[in-house]
Amino acid sequence: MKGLPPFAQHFILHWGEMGARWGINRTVAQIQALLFISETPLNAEEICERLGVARSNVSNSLKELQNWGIAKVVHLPGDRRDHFESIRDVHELFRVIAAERKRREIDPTLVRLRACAKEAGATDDPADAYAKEQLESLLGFFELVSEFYEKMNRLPTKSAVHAIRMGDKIAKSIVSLVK
Amino acid sequence: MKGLPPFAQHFILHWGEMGARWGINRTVAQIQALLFISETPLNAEEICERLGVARSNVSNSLKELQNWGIAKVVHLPGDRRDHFESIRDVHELFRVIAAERKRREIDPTLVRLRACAKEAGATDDPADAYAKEQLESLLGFFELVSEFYEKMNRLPTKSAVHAIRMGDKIAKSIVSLVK
DNA sequence: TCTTTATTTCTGTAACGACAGAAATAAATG
DNA sequence: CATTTATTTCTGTCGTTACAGAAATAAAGA
Repeated sequence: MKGLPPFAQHFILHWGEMGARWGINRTVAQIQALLFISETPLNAEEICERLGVARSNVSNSLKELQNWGIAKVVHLPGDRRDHFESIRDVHELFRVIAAERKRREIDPTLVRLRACAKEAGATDDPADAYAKEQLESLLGFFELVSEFYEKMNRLPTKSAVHAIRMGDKIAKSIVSLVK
Repeated sequence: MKGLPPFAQHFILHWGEMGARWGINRTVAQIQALLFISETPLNAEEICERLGVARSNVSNSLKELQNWGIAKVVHLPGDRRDHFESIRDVHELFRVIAAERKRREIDPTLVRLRACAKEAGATDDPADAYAKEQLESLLGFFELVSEFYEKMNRLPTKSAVHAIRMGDKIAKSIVSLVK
């Protein structure tokens, strides 16, 4: 890792580690971290030498980041090489990540659970009643999560942050309403 | 997969798949799914034959589920074998999962980001100003997420569900307040 | 204490993903 | 159109993880 201040190195390394736990390739996460804290867009070669990874690896990882919608190509005047930059706003970044994770993880599960619940509805063997019931509550939960996501996503960032900050007070008032 | 109705098989297989995307071992996820829809606790042998996996695999996976706090051992009268059951309530289940994921993924990142931000604070090279600033907003975001988690977690399930259901209306009123 | 039964740990194998380096392709400039 | 430069795709290697089967350990009952 050349030409990076220590704190940046530590950050990038940790981000790579955490990415791995999130099911995201270490190099992909490192590049994202690097671009995120980089004021100017970087070209592939620069990314290579700063992180000390192979050119091909960078190429594939950048493509992955673009698939996620996290990084994009920009061109600098008088330079024919592709340059890359990350989404710069933190909230926007996690909005995109959340959307993508929902699309990849929640949505397919919702589809499958609905199909399974339908299948389960057809059988009336009392031995399966419990399984059926559990499946349905699971489906209900995923519907709720999905609904929650949609609502939060429609909010402008500022309001969402406020909603979170005031969350406990709001929730408490709901508790008393429900009672 | 023996002795399971088709819908249960489909559910278990899908859950295993999704587990893999979440960084959870496929067998672990399958066992969890099986236990979740099983009315009675199952012993290791039963899990083996229903899922068609090796005994040792089941043993390790069950230990993993216990580490997560998702499954526990129970003993049936007149049977010395260990039997296992999953948390049965969906909301409780995801509360536990959320807590564990926070502990493994958010908390360490928070610690690291704080350390990096402190490190960054020490340097006053203007070349690093942008990186420093980005790091700080990232930290701010993780603080916010953590705070949100704490608040939601303190709510009883019923209130949390209500809060989500009414989320958009609440949010809209906040928006007008903020204006 | 010996035997049976339950459970865990160990060991080897197979499958998969990450990644470097090479080769191939595509784009740009003279 | 040839040459340089940028980028992607291909190929092989290395390391990791999942997992089955075997061996070892532990617990219970005869």
